[in-house]
Amino acid sequence: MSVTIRDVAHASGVHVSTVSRTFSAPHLVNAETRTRVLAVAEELDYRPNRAARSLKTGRTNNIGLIVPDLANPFFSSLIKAAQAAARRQDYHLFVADTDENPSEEEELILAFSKQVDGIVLCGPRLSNKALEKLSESVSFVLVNRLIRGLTTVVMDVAHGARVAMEHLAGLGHRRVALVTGPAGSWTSGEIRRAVAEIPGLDAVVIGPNPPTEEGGIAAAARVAEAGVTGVLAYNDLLAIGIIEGLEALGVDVPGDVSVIGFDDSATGRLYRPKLTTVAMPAGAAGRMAVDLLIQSMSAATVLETHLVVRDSTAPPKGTA
Amino acid sequence: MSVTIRDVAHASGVHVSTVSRTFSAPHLVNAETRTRVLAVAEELDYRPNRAARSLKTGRTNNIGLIVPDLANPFFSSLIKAAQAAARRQDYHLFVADTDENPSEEEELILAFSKQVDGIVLCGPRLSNKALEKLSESVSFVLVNRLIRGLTTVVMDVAHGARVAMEHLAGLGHRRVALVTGPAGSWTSGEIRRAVAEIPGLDAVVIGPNPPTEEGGIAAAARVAEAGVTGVLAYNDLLAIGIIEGLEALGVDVPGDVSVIGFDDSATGRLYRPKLTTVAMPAGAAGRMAVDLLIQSMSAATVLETHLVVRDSTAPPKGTA
DNA sequence: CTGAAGACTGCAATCAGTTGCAGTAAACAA
DNA sequence: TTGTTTACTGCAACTGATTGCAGTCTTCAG
Repeated sequence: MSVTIRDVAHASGVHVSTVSRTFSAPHLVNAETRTRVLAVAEELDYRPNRAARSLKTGRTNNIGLIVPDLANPFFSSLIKAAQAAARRQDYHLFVADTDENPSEEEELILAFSKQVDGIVLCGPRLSNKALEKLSESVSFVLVNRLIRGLTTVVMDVAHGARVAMEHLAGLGHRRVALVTGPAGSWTSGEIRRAVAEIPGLDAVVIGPNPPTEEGGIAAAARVAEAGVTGVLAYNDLLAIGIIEGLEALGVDVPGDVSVIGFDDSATGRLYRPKLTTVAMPAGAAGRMAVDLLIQSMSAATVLETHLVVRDSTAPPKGTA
Repeated sequence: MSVTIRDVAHASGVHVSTVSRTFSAPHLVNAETRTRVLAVAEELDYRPNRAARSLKTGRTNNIGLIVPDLANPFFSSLIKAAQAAARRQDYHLFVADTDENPSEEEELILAFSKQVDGIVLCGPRLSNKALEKLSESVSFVLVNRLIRGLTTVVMDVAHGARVAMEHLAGLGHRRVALVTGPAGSWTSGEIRRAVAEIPGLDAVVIGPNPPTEEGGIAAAARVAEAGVTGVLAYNDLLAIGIIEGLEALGVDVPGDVSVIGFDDSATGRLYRPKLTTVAMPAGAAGRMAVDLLIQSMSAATVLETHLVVRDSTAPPKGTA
């Protein structure tokens, strides 16, 4: 039905191996022959069958990308950049989300493993041990999770958290809440650790929470009860949910309580009050992860974060 | 290196064809043999090589999904649902975005075509002719584009546009702007056509526009000049951009001008003022498209839309 | 007791490319 | 003139699974 290498070989009077070589190792075939074969291939509209190729070579030119939540705008930007990077190098990108579920994550890795050259794992929730085990059968790049010996791209969230806290302290806040993300999240742990080390700031930890708007709304009551004037949330969605929930309780943001998010997503940038947030280089991370995978380099890359101050933070009341 | 059907066959004392059948046609093999083979396969951690399978069968169990913009939240929900639907049936999903570029769209279709069993094309910008041509070599499901003879899932945007306009009319608005989307967009055309048929409402068309926040900001000036009290925008992002732009010009929403979007995205739902918008069933569309593709049914499916009234619309000034 | 049907199972060709090896011809060196 | 190198090109085995066909063994009817 579809045109194969054999059809092209026949139509151009050469052996199949020559046709194969004009595509996969052009320098090995005579220039004249090559142009003839290419012309015939073009005319017959020949396209190599990737299944056959990868059967023989063991390489697929496919990459898998697994994220906790496809609908989270942070991951959308990451995916967009990753896809563009993959495409530039003639790779195709599978995507899947785990719904924050570690066992689904493992399932997906196993399902992908025979069909890709590598997997970009974003914010994996599996244990170190499980990941190390799995990395024996398929190559990984981890995004926002640091494990010795595995290739990683991480964002410096600890730095971001410190700067965010300094911003709050600078405004005069003394007692703040840290609203953490999902239990298995490495970044959430990093932020928590970084905040714990900051002197002179009284930080209460509220979490774990699902990293969604709903999670934020649910956490708002506990924030209100905690007697804090500032909040650092695990991500923008959670921050927005907290603001929604707080305002429903009659607490004004930033009048009564200041709120800072993480991500610098479009949703947060457009929200009112415009969200003060720690910018995370999602696109750069997606691009780098794919490039590292394709070059099959192993490296630990750290990407910088920075604070974007907008309208959801202000001095605490009575500081006038 | 990796364990094949042959290893399993050898270890369980049967021929490879029997192992093959225990996986792809279990009813053809003796129950006892089957359990033994499955046990051995499990123990050796055997996983079928999809490349080999698809080489022989011609089916890949992969689906391609092409959207204009991966970062647009409307498509994020669609992708999430599509991925879940695919996964339920042991299919994997490739994604790619065209950046609103028709020629890139064609490139992607061609690149995918040898590697998938079908492609879900969301809001394609290619011409009918080009799409019909391409549909000869790979099967499609079109989302939000109606072409005779091709399988489609469309949302009833015309109905949504009418209801939105009635809402504005009901509030007392008489002169409104229709801010359209990209030039090649079928839905944008549908909305425009539907609005043109509404009697007693003076509608000026502003467009085409890139369907992004930036596009909306850019269009805001023309909206302000048009002397309208109401706006219907092609999507939520555009609507939000318009509001941003309008407010920068000192025009209050909804005080001076009411704005309605399309999509009911999270971004719009969370925005302040909370966006009045036409809800589009993105998830349902993604799910249906994938299901239609896998069942390889051809059908034209219409999904309902409805208006969600929030805070970005109000009576025009002077109606008190 | 024979024949036929049914239930498995094995054999081997096949899918569409890739690649190590060998063969050929021309170019070049001695 | 002969030997050697270089540049292609062809041959055929190989990748891992699928599947039509044929063979074996029971089982059961007549």
